[in-house]
Amino acid sequence: MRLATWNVNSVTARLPRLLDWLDDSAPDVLCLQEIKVSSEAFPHAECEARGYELAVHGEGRWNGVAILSRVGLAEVAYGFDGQPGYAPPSDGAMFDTPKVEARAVGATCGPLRVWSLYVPNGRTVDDPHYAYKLEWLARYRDAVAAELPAQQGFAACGDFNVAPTDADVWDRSVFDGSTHVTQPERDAVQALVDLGLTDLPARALKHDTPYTYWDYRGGSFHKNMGMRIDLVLANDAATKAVTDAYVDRDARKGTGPSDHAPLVVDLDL
DNA sequence: ATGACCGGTCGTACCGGA
Repeated sequence: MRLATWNVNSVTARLPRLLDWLDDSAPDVLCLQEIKVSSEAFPHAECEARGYELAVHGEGRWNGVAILSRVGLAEVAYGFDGQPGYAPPSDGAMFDTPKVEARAVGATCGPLRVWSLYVPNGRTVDDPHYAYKLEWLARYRDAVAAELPAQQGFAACGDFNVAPTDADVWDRSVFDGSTHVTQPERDAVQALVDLGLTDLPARALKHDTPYTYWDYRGGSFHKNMGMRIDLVLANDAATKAVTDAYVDRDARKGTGPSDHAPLVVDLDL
């Protein structure tokens, strides 16, 4: 089974490249993030024509996640139990009514319980979005703790917006005072790992740095100024079945790429 | 090639992205 996760930064803008990538890479299960369309506006027909069943959790202009599977799709969960919402501060009030955003979708795909996750960015450490990010990760950890014992294979996939170690950014000093590298964020990911999950190591197709994201600006990709923030966290059953894992840098090249590359994991389940 | 962002929106300027 080929499992992959890819933040496509708008499924609409990325559609030709997404379809080419499906044809070329032939994932059995693909987790998408930042689809940036409503569930209705997702390109269902084009994906179904390639043999995929879809679990789409979109909300419109921001966020949005999906799972495409050609090995079965059951027990779809749109969001997780206890998933916190977010509302930006407004005049005269700390928060409006929080809105639960389309950042998590789960499905059982054949032998594997799969989650496609788009963890909140956090923006800056003094922004309410940062507290939201930490709360979101803590509540997701609780949701995983509740369902994990009942699963055979399990994989939490997606854009975690956290670089787990200093080696996961091209220059740690650039990130002083920034989100994505703070200890609370790393602790929140570690708390997931501590449930018995493995942050699957990937080989890159070039360089020794399996980064998954490069900023569009400043020629970051060509300078390999990247970050490893897209992860697959797998339980022991899935981890033991891994035969290969790589970052498909080719998908970041050329005209009109996402700023993220897919992380691909082959499993013999 | 020695320089380099992109997507969405009804504010075609600005926010969000990381």
